[in-house]
Amino acid sequence: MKSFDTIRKRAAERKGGEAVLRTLLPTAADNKALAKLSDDRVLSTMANRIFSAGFVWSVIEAKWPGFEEAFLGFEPRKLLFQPDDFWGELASDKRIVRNGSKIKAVRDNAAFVVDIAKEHGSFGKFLAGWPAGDQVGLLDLLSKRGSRLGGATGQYLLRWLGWDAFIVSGDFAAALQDAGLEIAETPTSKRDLTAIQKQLNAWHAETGLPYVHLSRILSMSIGVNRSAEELQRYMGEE
DNA sequence: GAGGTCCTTATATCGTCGGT
DNA sequence: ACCGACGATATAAGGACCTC
Repeated sequence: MKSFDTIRKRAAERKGGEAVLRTLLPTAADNKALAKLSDDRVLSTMANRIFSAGFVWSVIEAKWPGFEEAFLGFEPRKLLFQPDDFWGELASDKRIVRNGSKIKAVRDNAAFVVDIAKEHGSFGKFLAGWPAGDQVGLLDLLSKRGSRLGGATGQYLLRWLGWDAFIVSGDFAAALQDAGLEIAETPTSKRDLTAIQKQLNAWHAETGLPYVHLSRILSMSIGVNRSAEELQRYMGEE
């Protein structure tokens, strides 16, 4: 298994040096800010990621103010008070993308957010308290208790919310393979995800870097050499 | 070894936009 | 007016692994 230092050096070389590399790293996660996140912003981000999944992201982005209006600012408790008619009408509401199963996922996730908030004070507090070394366990919970929050959507969600998340992109997986980890080209199996988590935990201990940085450096060390603008897209920052 | 559960893999699907 | 691209999930079907 390669040391992380080797991988970082290769990433820096590709990007034009260590100084440039530093400017390309996402802002490190801040658990204090995360703990203050309100439940409506969490649900909004969930909905944003769910509706973006499978669509050109710019379409969702352009319509987003309409989504906020139609879904009452994503205030979960307010949404849960709405009768079936409210949800039925959304199915033909032109302010949003009229995808029945995704609309239903928002309703289900409103209940999910409220449940977690009951258990932990707020969804943000719950996330802030979950150990960064067990993202796989957190993703599993999101997938099982939430709706349509498995796989890559779950990873993006965590990153967008400001949790210290890695994202298993193609380049990320390729870099791990290159480093000697035996995983699939597009790793989704429990076995592969567990192996990835274990390796990242080791590198985290070795370097002291947050997982967002480990993740980004791995992706930048291999594959297409993307521009800063392209990388911005995976920051979860508009 | 039957029956069940968990995991993996393949396939269908969703709405909008831009191009024929 | 219709088709393909977009990205990831749900679902079904097939396999592997347990449990009794």
